[in-house]
Amino acid sequence: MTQPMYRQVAEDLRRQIESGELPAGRQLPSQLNLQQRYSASRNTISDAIKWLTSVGLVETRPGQGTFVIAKVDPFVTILSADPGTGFGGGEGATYLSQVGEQHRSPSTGPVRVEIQDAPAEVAARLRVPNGTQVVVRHQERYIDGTPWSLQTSFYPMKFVTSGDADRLMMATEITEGTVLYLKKAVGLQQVGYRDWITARAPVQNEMSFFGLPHDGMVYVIFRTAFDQDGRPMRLTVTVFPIDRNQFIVNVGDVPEPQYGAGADEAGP
Amino acid sequence: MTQPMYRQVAEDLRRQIESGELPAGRQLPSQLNLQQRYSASRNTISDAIKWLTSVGLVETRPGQGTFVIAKVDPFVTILSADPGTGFGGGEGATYLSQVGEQHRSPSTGPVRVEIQDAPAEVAARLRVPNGTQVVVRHQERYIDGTPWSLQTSFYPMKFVTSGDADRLMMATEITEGTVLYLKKAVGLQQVGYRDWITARAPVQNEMSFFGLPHDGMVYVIFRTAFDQDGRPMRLTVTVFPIDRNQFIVNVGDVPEPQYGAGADEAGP
DNA sequence: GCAAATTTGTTCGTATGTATT
DNA sequence: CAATACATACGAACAAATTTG
Repeated sequence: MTQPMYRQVAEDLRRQIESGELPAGRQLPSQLNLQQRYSASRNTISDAIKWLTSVGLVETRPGQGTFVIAKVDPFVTILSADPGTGFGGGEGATYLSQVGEQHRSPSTGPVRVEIQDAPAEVAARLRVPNGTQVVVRHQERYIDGTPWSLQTSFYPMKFVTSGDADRLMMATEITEGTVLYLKKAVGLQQVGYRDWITARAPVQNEMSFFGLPHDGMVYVIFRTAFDQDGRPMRLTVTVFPIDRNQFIVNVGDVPEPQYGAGADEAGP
Repeated sequence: MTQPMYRQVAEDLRRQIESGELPAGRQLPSQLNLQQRYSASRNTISDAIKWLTSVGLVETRPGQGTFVIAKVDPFVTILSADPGTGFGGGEGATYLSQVGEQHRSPSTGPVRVEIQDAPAEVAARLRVPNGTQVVVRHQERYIDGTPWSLQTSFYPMKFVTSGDADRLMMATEITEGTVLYLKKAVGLQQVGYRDWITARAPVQNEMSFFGLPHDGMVYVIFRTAFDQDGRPMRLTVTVFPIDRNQFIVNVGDVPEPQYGAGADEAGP
């Protein structure tokens, strides 16, 4: 069960990284150097480094070298919320206050608004007929300047056409949050939501926005919000890079988390 | 911005897979065959296939060939629960009934019990001093015969030494669930829990148990359960392969999901 | 059970291209 | 522009796993 040479080299480098011999951010010796040190061809060294890249331990920059990855401090989003308010983690106003609690500085890109025929998956989750028109609101979100999430919300078009929720279609932020706005504008109250947590490989635009390698992964969270009649009133799809995000769900009576201090709040 | 050859080959194969020309389960032409078809060296073909493997589209079996991956029907775990009962998704009895609802057939491996000094991370989450002894209960879980999750629960040792919860230390299943058992045995009531959702690369034993490739990923969910005094009474760490698991969190008033039928229950 | 054929995995040498300093 | 460092590509050879005859 002798390992191939490239794996042996990779495991040796891995050991050095995990033991701290090669600290985060440190540049690895060049491939030419490693070639001599391990008495292997440069191709084999390159394979070893490819393997380390695929497990997320190092990052190579053409023309510069290979560097040990510095793990970013993960950002934690609370998905559950006080059912009374109907607000949830990662939404509008809540997003900003949560980020503030963790001593991070949030910012958002401009809102992009489109009118579309609902794709099959969106229509199914909103429980509207296939091809129904929906208002789509996109937004990019950053924390401490780092791209953090891509959010897309879908609202049935009838809120705009048959009601007074005109601001849904304007490409400006709704600072009080769309949950509150829809309640005031058309009397729709969000009484609950379901989050569906999945993960997959990123698509092209996600890779470039988040700066992910082709073998990175993203969480995709589908939040279906329900109104007082138990009907879906909104679908929000948020994409988070897996390497810098974690989630919390509180159920029942749970003591208050204390960010950065509480004993059970330490990241894994 | 012309792509390298191995990527062009990979993209062409990807197109064939995504268009259905190469359906799930179908064997790709052999590397020798593709080498001629694309007029490239076998090394380059091999690189293209490595890339497709890393994005999870194909799987190669040495000596046999390369096959288009058949996506498994994901299993969905509900993390939130009725706060009144204190039960949550994926726990003991609840796990079995949830799986039943999805027309899947669950099974579990034998329980393994150990007494350990709590590792730093466990001690922090249980809010006990470092090195405190804990009872550790491991279990492997399957659905339809496929390895589905690895669960490890940590209980403070004092439940056994100062109370009457002897069955915690026996390597047999506690069929009514440990939540109920602890309530009856030592009067500890679980009033809530916090789930901390993270993801990472699998370690060796996870890779072999789940049959994951080296660049696969797993969810790791840390569930800290709290008693009536707001103190942690249990930490359960569950590892799920990302490719066959999804999670749901319900908050507030949410209509009942109807597995396999409801419109908003369609997987992404 | 064994041998041959098929298929993927690993490794080397070598050459050339591209990005960065 | 030159030097350095990684990326891609080819050809060749042998190894390992599996199926087939």
